[in-house]
Amino acid sequence: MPKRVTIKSIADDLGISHMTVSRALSDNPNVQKDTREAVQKRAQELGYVRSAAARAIRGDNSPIVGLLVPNITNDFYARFANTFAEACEDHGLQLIIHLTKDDYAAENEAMLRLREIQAQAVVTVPAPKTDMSLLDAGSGLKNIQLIRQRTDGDPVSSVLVDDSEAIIHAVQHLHALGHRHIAYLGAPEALSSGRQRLAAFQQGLNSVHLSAESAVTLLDAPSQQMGNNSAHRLLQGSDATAIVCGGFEISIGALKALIETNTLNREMAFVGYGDPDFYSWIDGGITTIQVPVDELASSALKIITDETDQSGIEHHSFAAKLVVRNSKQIG
Amino acid sequence: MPKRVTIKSIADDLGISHMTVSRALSDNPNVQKDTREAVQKRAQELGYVRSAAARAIRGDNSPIVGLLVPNITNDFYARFANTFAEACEDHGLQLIIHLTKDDYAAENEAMLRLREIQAQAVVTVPAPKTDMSLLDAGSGLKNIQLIRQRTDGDPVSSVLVDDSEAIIHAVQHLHALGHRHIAYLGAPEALSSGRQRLAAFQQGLNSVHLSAESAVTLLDAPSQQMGNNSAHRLLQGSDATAIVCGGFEISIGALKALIETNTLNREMAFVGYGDPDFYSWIDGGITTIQVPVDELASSALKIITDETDQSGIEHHSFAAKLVVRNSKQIG
DNA sequence: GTGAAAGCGCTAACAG
DNA sequence: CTGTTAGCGCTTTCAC
Repeated sequence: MPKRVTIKSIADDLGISHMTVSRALSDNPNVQKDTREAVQKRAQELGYVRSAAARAIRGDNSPIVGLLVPNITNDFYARFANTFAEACEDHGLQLIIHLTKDDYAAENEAMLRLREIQAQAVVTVPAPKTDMSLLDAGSGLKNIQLIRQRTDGDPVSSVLVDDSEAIIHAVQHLHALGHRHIAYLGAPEALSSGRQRLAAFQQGLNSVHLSAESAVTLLDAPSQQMGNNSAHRLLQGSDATAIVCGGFEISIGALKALIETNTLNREMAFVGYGDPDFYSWIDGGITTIQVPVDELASSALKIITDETDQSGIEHHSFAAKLVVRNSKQIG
Repeated sequence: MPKRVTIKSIADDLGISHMTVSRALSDNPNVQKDTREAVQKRAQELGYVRSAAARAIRGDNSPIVGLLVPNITNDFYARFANTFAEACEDHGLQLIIHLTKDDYAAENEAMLRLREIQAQAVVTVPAPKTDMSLLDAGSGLKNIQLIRQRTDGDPVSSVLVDDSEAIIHAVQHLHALGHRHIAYLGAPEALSSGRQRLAAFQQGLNSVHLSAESAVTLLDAPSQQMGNNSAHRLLQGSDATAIVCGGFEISIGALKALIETNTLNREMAFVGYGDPDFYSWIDGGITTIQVPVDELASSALKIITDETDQSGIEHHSFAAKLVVRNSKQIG
């Protein structure tokens, strides 16, 4: 194996001091023009690549940021990751993605690895069930929580989604179309987001004077399977004529059920959650609660690149919005 | 800012040598049990994190692998990235994702950054239009080309898809259903994959004794837009009754056009390319050319973790397969 | 202008 | 069992 090309090896090659090489390569003016150019040329030829490690060890912080998400097949995470990655490229940041599978141990492990390589910042979707988080203590690692917020441990910055208004609008929208028995599919109240969304749903019902009894709420660990099962159950034994979804996966699963049974917007009106491309071209367009992915991504990056010291903890929240599309059936 | 906790600072704190700390932390048996435990405890308390840079600088190679893809919203890339990332996690590898937007300059830049941090390997979807690639010269960086293959520069490993058979099958399938005027949407012949797929399509026509004149082939830079436009054109002025797609984006765009115009499997039979989840539950299921994403990902990782020296160049190819689903209309 | 020395955090190779 | 030394590649500081 051809040994590494270093400033020293270049210096030897050229019969000069490694310092001159260093200066030449960093365009330091204190080098004779000829020397500088000779060095740069030779470095190029030899395939020199400066060592990030050697620079990092001296404190020159490496431009690495981490992204910890459960997975990247979920449309929301994929979109976020994509936008965020683009933004990182633009700022010359290297993005390391770790998949946590919503597992706390995996999350911690990933966080540790990021600290080892002196990452500048990390954007995390914190795993739901969690006891503590000691990791962020006094490290240079700027921590930014995405979507979910873990309240234990040191306070950290957060970028959140506020979907309450959108959910309320969804209910009002369905009510306006004549629906009187509206179902809600969402996460259990144990999850903070689940609790909030359910509350918004109920607030929506209130706002149009529908009783809680008129509605059906199915709550369970959010997954496509859950959404699918729930939708099927509603189709079979309930008087619900419309569904509001309180989660990405749930929405996909429920939509799938309606499409497969050809009941979408026939027996069952539907308001999805999230906005995969194909929502807009299925059945004339699926009405949905749209999460502002791009804003979340650029907000997260802004926090990272913010010059305010690492001590500056910021909180940002972006409103989801109801996007009304085609074919919301009446009653 | 609290200065970094190092083995030396721990050593000072404990009044021992930094080597003892080093040994204790790496579970070296040559340390008194008491000492070891005391050190580990103190390190924990102080929030010690070992420096990857310091290790990297000594040659202990850092477990980082890169993935260079145009984007991550494309279903194929997203799936690949996800599977690949999972595999990386399993092997304790850190995955750095760079988005190249199919831009050669961006690709080179990303490659450079990976070399700077002494990444072990990189999986790349090479940008199409490209002159040269000098970067991989004698660096410890194992290079693996994904899907596309760039022939210039040093030879590198590759993980490719062979979709010829599947495309031929697609034509035969449509022919068996009675279609006599089949359209093909694909990339221009300038791209190697475009050329190959088109050839396969024509071979398919041959195999069922359809003349080249009976078919329509629309070739252009692959994009959703292109697929969409092409499909619309076919619907308006052609005698084609079926479409075969030769690309992911094209497939999405064309499918969108058919769904929006409600002509899918009515006026126009359809064979897509790639297999996003929703293909299987739209209109009873979209028949499609399925690319074995997971196999590609694990194959790529296998090459990386392969113990055969970095000199070992491997080439792997995986067959795409035609997945016949519902509702392929006859004539 | 150029070079020599020191040191970042860590571990292999020697002393003790 | 423990400590000392040296050196990885680089830049900052101080000579010449």
